[in-house]
Amino acid sequence: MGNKQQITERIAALLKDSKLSVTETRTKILELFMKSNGALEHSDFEKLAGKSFDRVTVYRTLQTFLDKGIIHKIPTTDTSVRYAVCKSECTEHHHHDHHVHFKCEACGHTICLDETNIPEIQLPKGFAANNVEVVVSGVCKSCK
Amino acid sequence: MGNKQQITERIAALLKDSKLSVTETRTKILELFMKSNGALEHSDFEKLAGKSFDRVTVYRTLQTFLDKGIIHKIPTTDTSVRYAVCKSECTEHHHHDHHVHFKCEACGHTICLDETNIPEIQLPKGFAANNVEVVVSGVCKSCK
DNA sequence: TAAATTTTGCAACATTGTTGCAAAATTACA
DNA sequence: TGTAATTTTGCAACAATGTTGCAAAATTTA
Ligand SMILES: [Zn+2]
Ligand SMILES: [Zn+2]
Ligand SMILES: [Zn+2]
Ligand SMILES: [Zn+2]
Repeated sequence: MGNKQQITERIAALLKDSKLSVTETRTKILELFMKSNGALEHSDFEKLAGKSFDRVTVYRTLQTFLDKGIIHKIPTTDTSVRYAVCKSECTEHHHHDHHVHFKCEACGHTICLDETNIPEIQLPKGFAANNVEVVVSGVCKSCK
Repeated sequence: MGNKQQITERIAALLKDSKLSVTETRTKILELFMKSNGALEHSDFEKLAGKSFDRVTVYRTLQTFLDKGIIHKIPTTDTSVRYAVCKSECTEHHHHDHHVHFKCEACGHTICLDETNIPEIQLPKGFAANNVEVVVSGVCKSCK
């Protein structure tokens, strides 16, 4: 796990690798991602952090993290957008997000199944695939 | 294809089958779905219909159609929710929407690939799947 | 440390989604 | 067909979510 100090240092290194200034907001938001062990949405940040962030800053921070390949979005059928941290192999220009996402209908959490690969999809003639998103819903390990 | 009159009759029958009143708004919205041959989002209805609908009515109509199994939602990574008409086998209590969705990065359209089946996903131990959503993005037949 | 650059917070605004309620339309039935 | 019961619609008012410009604050550069 590592103590608070070590986590803060790891986050600072991650930000510097992406050529981003190391700020309090960015550090806190990344801490929340690491603690949560799952996907987060905008409202989570306001709740979790005790309204210490400005809403605008959260929007801009998440957009920056997306641009830099630090986090990725997870598709949903509701209005809320969900985000999760990418694995270390991801960079601004190359993503390794070919994993399945799982949404638990019991606890409501969405997680990345990093070990579960996306299968090949046989599309009709004339269609060219660039990216495949898979979201499975059901009951998770903890809620079973 | 069938002429305007026939389409209106088919829509009326569809609504009656679902035990819904046949109203002008519902008929127009279903016409838009049939014409569009793809997924639509809220803003499309206001544009397409020349602002003849009240926004609230559109929200309520789409929710009703969802409840009755006339349309289904398609997951996205942006805020907009997309809807498409279900095939005839779908009912209020049983859906046959196990098909892949395709979003074209060129023309922006999202369509149902009714003939493309969802593959089995091998989940980690302890996870139970209930529903699997697949959204492929790339270049469609028309844009190729 | 001082200057240059980047990030943040605020205000103001735009868009999207929700609720209650009375008027209008549709349906059920004599 | 005409009338009553039921359902749907439109409006107003509101809540939630997302965006932009700009000056102050923080971070980085050197
Ligand atoms: Zn769960
Ligand atoms: Zn993920
Ligand atoms: Zn296309
Ligand atoms: Zn579909």
